[in-house]
Amino acid sequence: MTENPTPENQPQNDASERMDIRTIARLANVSIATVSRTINRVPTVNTKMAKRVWDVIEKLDFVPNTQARALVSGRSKLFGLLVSEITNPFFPELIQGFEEIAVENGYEILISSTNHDPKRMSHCIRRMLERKVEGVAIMTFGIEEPLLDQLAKRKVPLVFIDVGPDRPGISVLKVDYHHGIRQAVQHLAALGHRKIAFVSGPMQLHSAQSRLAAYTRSMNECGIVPDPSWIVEGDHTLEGGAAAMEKLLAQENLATAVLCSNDMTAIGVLHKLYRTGKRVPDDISVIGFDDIHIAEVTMPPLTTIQMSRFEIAKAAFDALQSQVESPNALIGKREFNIKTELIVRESTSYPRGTMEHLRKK
Amino acid sequence: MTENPTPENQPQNDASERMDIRTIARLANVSIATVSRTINRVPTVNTKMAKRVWDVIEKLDFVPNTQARALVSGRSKLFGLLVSEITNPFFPELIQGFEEIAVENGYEILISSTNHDPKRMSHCIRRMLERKVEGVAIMTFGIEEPLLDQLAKRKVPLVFIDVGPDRPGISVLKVDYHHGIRQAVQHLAALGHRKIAFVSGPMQLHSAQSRLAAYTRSMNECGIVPDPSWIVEGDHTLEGGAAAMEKLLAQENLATAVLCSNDMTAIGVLHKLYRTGKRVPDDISVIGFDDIHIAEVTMPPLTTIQMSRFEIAKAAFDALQSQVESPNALIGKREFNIKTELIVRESTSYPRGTMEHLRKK
DNA sequence: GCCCTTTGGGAAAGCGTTTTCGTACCGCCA
DNA sequence: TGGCGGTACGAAAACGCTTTCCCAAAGGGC
Repeated sequence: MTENPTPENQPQNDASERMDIRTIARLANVSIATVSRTINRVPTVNTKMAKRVWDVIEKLDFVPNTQARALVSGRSKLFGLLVSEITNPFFPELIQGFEEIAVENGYEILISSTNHDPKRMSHCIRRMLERKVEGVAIMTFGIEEPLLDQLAKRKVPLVFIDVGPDRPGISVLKVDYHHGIRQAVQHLAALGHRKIAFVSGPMQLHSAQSRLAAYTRSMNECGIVPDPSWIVEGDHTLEGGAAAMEKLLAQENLATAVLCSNDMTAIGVLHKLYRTGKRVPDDISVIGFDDIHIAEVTMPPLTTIQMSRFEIAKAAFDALQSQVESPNALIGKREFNIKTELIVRESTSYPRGTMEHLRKK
Repeated sequence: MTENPTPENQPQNDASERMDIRTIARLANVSIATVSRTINRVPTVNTKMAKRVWDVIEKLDFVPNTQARALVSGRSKLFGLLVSEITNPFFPELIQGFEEIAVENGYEILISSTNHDPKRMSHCIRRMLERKVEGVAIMTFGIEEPLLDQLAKRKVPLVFIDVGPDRPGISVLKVDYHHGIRQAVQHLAALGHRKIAFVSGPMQLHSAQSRLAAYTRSMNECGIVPDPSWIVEGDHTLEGGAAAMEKLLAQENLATAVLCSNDMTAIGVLHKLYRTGKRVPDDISVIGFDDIHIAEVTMPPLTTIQMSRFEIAKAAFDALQSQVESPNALIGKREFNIKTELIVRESTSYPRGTMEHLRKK
């Protein structure tokens, strides 16, 4: 009887040992079922009991194991969030909104940045599937068909921004590009511009095509036939914007304004213009798309088309949540429509040489 | 005998039903242990058997359940990553690096942005604990003591950037602020500046204090006694930078150069200067800190002090991984030292009115 | 006072894996 | 041929929790 390490006569738990609801149950002198019920706030447990349980939980600083919980309940309370490029400020702003809403609703999120690499995207999705996400929001402006099929097969609720197939279990957030872009073109036209260039995103992306289409349509609505040389492909990056502007500058029929597919592109354009000694908006007007935070402090502050990150995040989350939590697919079938709106700052003005331009001086 | 839904006589599995290694085992005519071993590439399994198992797995497109795996193995393969503000471009760049390394090593990461709110931070940590993260990288430039104790108690490996207690199980990435800041001050002094202002971060942050100390020390090394009015507190945001510059502009003893605690601040400063008609670097020189991507395309491009995000991400991950994977704490005790380095661009020049300034013209 | 209903709580069966332990089988040497 | 070591596989016990099922006790109506 020198040493007797049987668990029975060892009430002195020094915060060591492993901690689970069984331990709590023992210390509170209740069954593990009661502990579980208490933690999950099942109303049938007696207040007295509940207090006893909570006291022990707090004293031991017990944290339940989500994995075990997920395993048995079949609910991981995890959503995946896939973005194109986390270093593009548009996405962190979106992520922030999504995370906030998710946490409020008891979900955790797994974030991955695909960097436009389909293989990488495929890996991300695979990893998310392994973690048993209950749904994934794909905010990547482009996805390949086979991947999509693979996902659809698993019946994981999905939400896409802008593009995606119209199947049950899949929601698509439609973005009304045309509204904002028409406003931008009209704004430019009202200032007297006719030669309005467009720097697109990577053309394999559906969103890039939509934005280009909106530009073309808006130009036509203003009675302008765009010169093909005004349309140049960018890649949504700073560098791509600068390169695009360089091409534009080499054209004979030089545009007096340039509309960009996103703000990073616009900032690249602004920079190239600065480098070549052109003044914005005096020599040339520039409009961006997204309205990322730093667009307010470019020089000059950027006129841009806003697309609310928070609205997108909210819609995406709602779509996912309703698919997960309501068995009847009807509720999940809501149409989500994201609006876009022109924000006029100081990168747009009258084209050089027009009367308005002279009058302004 | 009209309907007989007993599971026994239903060998026709149509990809419906639930899928687990048991199903795989049945279909491949092996035990579940063998399936598990095959998936985990345990070398003792016969090639023949392995192929049989893999064939079934591929045919059914089976994905193992990480939660169950984690539950029994005790390894969640999850790290937490806590950042101050995901909308500050410094962090997405860091996150990207961290994610990449983590994924390469079979880990997943849970990202949270605290937005400088201690309560929020506490919640984030709690959630991470519930998910049973194996370690957390705290890149928040500031943490409260009680929280830290709570964490330390759980024996979750931790890595801090810049500041944190020196305890076993906790690594701290030391940043050599002084090197870069001294270079910056010397660069300015060599150009002829003496009145060098400093816009700090929020002073409750240890990192802000360190940077300020490095500034003061560097000034002294250059034989300059900083005027207290040159030192103003910012908050690491665009708006904070602009506000700080406004204060600076109101001083009698106007500085000819301003050194900022991060790039967002510097961009705010640049913008305020632009708004008040001052020219950079002709009227005043500006230096940032971080070298975020857009610092290359500000107008003018920002001279700044680089702190490698990738290096930080790598060091943080390594610290965590070695703590988790090597039982002997010695390996985890490595010192991590992050270097800083001045990058000279175009936001710095001779102070107005000096001979060099005139000569340049 | 008896029976039926309601309420609160316990026992135990999983959830999908890993892993330990045990066993069957094969080949080798004596 | 008998014994032995080693290898490849299977059975079953966890992992920490939820949830169903069931039972005991209390309450209420006649």
